Amino acid sequence: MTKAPRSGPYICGIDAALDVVSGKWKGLILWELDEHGVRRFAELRRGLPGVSEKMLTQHLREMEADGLVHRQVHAEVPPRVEYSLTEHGHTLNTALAPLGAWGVDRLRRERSDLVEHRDAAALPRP
Amino acid sequence: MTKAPRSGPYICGIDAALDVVSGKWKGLILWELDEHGVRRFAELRRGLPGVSEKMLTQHLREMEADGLVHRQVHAEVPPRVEYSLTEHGHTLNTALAPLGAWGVDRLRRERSDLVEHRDAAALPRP
DNA sequence: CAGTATCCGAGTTGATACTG
DNA sequence: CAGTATCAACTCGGATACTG
Repeated sequence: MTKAPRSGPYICGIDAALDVVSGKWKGLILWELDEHGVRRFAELRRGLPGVSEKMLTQHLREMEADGLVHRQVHAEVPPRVEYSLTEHGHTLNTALAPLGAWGVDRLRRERSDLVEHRDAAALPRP
Repeated sequence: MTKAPRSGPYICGIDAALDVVSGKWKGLILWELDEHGVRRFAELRRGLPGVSEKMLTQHLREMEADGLVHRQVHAEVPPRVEYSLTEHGHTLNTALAPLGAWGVDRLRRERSDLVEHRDAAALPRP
């Protein structure tokens, strides 16, 4: 088994939306796929420094089940699997944009991680 | 102890933002405080059907530490404690609005919980 | 009223090894 | 390459009981 099907009913939309993006790497996966359009398993892995194969697979499966991600398997040797966002995944990403901006502000306020304070420059990745 | 201080650094804003709203009731707490302005402990409890005192306290403490919630203690008998959103909490809520709308759409698509299908009417709580 | 303190089971994440 | 399988930590959330 992979995911807890959520115990009770959703009380509001925020609730229902947070449920599908809660997971250590889901926000990043969404961002990565939105940025590049199509990504192979190994490419995603490289884009998410520190993720384990297990977690990446698990998150991708859940997001596929939630209708956010499309999984295209090419019957070749060596195997090739491509992941991309579905329409819903894309609209979710759009809805996530303001939150991303807020997060960047939060990071700026705390100037902790991400920027090592050497330069007020580049804060990539919305 | 209450919360894992997060292992690694944040990679993007989405990441940093999701970290502060991930928790079973945080989205609802934000919504409740934004809606009513100021709420006492027991009022919040009533507004979040099913929450335990422990989780409510824990989430409120974390959100206070994250600078989202202000906690005002009145030195009275019986004790009175009032919670409200800080400026950051309010902007976060605003940034969360599109996500809430997406969530409502998701619920409509699946017509699962929330609406029992008897009527296409009321879908309260953004 | 507004919490704290404990205990516990379930769920989530991580590390490692193996496969078609 | 793109995964599975397994085991072990670690967290999260819930239940219960008690306090200033």
